[in-house]
Amino acid sequence: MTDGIASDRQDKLKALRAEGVDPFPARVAKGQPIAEVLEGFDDKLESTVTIAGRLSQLRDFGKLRFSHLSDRSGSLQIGFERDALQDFWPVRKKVESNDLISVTGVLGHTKKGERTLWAKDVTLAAKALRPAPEKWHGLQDQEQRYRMRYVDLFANPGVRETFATRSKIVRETRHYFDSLDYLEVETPILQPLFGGAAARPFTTHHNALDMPLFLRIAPELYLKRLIVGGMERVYEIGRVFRNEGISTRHNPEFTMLESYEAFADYKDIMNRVEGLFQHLVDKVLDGEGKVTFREKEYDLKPPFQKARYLDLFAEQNPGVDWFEHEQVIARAKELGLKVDGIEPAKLANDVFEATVEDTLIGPVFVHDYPTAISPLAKRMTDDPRVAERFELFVAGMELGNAFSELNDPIDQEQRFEEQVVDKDDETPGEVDLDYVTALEFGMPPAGGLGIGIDRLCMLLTGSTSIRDIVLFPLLRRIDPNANQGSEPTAPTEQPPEANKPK
RNA sequence: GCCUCCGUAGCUCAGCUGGUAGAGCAGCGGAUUCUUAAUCCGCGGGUCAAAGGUUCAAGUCCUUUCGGAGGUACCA
Repeated sequence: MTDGIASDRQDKLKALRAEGVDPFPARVAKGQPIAEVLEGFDDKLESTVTIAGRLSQLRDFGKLRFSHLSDRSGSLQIGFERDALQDFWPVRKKVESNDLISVTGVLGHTKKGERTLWAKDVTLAAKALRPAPEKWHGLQDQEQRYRMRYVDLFANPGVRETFATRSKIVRETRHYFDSLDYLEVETPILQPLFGGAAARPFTTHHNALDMPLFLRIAPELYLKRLIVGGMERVYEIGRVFRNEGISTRHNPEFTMLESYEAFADYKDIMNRVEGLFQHLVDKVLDGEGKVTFREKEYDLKPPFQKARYLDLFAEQNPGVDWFEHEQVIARAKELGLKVDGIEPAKLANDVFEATVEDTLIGPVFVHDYPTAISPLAKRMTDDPRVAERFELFVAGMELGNAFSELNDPIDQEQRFEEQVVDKDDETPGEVDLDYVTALEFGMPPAGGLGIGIDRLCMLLTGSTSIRDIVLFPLLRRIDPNANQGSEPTAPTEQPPEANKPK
């Protein structure tokens, strides 16, 4: 297992070289996509075409052998006949399953009627030194699938399709916002202060400026600076980084969509979200809004249900007032939640999450959140304890978060300062005063939205784990020095202190 | 972080209350001009994740470590 390179394949490689065959030529005839060849196949019989791709298992009959060749678009059977392949025939056994080849041949059928490219000329495009996984079961081992996604992609049917769907979701999301005259922008990933969400950041350091930097946990505060600047409608789809736990719904780096629209409020943004879902249902799900996720069916076709946060809280916690700390504490204890050292608002929200979130089958907009847990959202005029904010839930999973953006710089600075006062690992050590300055120049009333693209893709592809829609999910590094010594060995290098929040 | 489960051939897996390592596929040699999970005959392939322990004897039991999965916690 140390190696994995099959010696018989290396022998074949050497033998090919000895016979003057380049096992890794710079280029071969690539021909046309297989799907194109298959289209109107019967009208093209006897014509000569070239295709290129990966060879699957060979079925050998002495003077005749069959195999399928696959490319990104499809697969087609290749027929290798001794009498048609003078040059290739003698080296045929050194070209085997998993190798990449280019084949020129004549289209036809077998006696059994299978569409077949009868090979006239075969060129090795790249020798595979490792064998393919088991032909019937493919690669089953989850760890190997994630560590060696390159194998998973070609060996397991459906994986490429899932990622093609992901690509389409992102593309159609862009189309949707583009069609509304939004500008796609790019804001800093390396940030001197982090904000726009509550999460522990990854930290790094810039050498030339001798300055600590954070990988962004959200692009929010930069995007809203653009609204101040008059860009009025902007969105960004990009990676954000949160130094938190890993689960079926969490990867340390994930893709977030954020959009901001001047002169819109959270109700307008609700309409945008429904518009986006309608667009995705039409373009990605072919108009069929029903998806199956974790064995349950959901209808993603808008309109979606709506429910007030405090109403939901009251339903599940009768007699408990969200704003009455003593009542919340009693309820939290009843639920077995951690109570000590937890902020009142945070605790009340913990109770909400413990009692309500699982009931949110959805899709449902939960709206009008307490201001205390919404530091960037505008207060409601009739009740300042509540903010104009909603979250979209599907399958108990938070998919999106939106609000009427707080544009009062004085209120904003106060709320930032409250965060800094109860400073923990998840809040910056200082207020982003430049953001407050930006607001002081005047930000139009605006509606903003954040959507977790990965979770959206999970839902639309029916993937139970975020790792199934992230091409290369983060896994622990395999330490080549581990397990070597007779006693447990400490890692030779300690992780940099900078990554440990103090 | 905690709990549960998993790690045996390149891959997919079996291996009972402890008795000395198995199958299929892949590979190698042979037969085969119609297969498509081809078939038939023969062959090779293992640090049972690692280290330590109990035992006459460990893939199997115990401890620790490494890696993974699921759950849980953290993630306003």
